[in-house]
Amino acid sequence: MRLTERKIAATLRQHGYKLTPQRRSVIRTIASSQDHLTPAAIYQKVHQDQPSIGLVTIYRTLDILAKLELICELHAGGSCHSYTIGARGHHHHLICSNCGEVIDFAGYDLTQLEQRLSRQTGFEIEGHLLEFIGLCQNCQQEDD
Amino acid sequence: MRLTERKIAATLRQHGYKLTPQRRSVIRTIASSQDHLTPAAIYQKVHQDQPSIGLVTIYRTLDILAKLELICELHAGGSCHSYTIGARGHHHHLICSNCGEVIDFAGYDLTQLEQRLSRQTGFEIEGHLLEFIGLCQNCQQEDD
DNA sequence: ATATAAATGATAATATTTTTCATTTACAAC
DNA sequence: GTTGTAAATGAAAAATATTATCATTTATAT
Ligand SMILES: [Mn+2]
Ligand SMILES: [Mn+2]
Ligand SMILES: [Zn+2]
Ligand SMILES: [Zn+2]
Repeated sequence: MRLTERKIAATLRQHGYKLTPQRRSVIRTIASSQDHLTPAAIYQKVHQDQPSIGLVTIYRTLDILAKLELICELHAGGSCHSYTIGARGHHHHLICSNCGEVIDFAGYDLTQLEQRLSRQTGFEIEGHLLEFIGLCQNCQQEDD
Repeated sequence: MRLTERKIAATLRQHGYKLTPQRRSVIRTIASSQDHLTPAAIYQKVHQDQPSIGLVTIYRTLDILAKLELICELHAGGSCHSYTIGARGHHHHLICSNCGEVIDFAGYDLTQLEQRLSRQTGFEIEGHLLEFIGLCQNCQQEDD
């Protein structure tokens, strides 16, 4: 269930953040949108409500909200520019958060889930993104 | 199985792209790395081999390689700046590639797969990213 | 060897994100 | 309500990242 404006405001304050009109407006904008929004898009919308707001404040607010997990960051097919070598056939990736090592793995099938989602939502599903993040063995040892 | 330099070169030519020393070097760099690399990182490495190469050529080559699916683009925890409202509990996202609508869904458990991967690779898994991309009902109709 | 379209690199333009710092403001304490 | 204070804001600049333009070079087919 999606978080409400109220809940988000409360959590912010619980963590010692001040509840400014700018932050309220950013929260309201995101909470009332069905889409995912970039900082620039949020700025545009918030600007109507708070004409004097600066784009920096958007960035700063988003950082806080994301850190507290009050908003979700999406990849959404957008282009991250980090690449690894391709492989034959469909596969997914396991990535070390410390050294960046990438392991390909295959044999995990998401078509059942895809069908369930398609049935439940009416979406025509085009693809998916599945990545795991963790620490490789080397990097675990270094942590000692 | 990871694609080889040879295979990639062949595919490029099959698609009518010329096989320049610059492109060879970019391919070799990516193919011989265990990590995922940004354009800047690739540039640094390739530059040692091809001191006169420009960063633009890296970008252009990556675009081609990605389009032909000879390399994989990773999100890798990197920060895409597109956000949607948070939700209670762990969940994943289904996103319309046309209008950006985001649907949350829960109840799909990846811990079994996580455990399998952990056992097989020795990784200590910290998290994952699962997103589906598709067309929502509205956007399907507009396509007619 | 030659012709030619494709690719490259220098440069500039654009877009995105972060830093810095003086001013303003939310909020707690009185 | 007033006041004090640390936190937040916005303007501006700086730093990064990406894309566009165009004259020159080059891979490849002939
Ligand atoms: Mn891969
Ligand atoms: Mn969500
Ligand atoms: Zn590692
Ligand atoms: Zn849609």
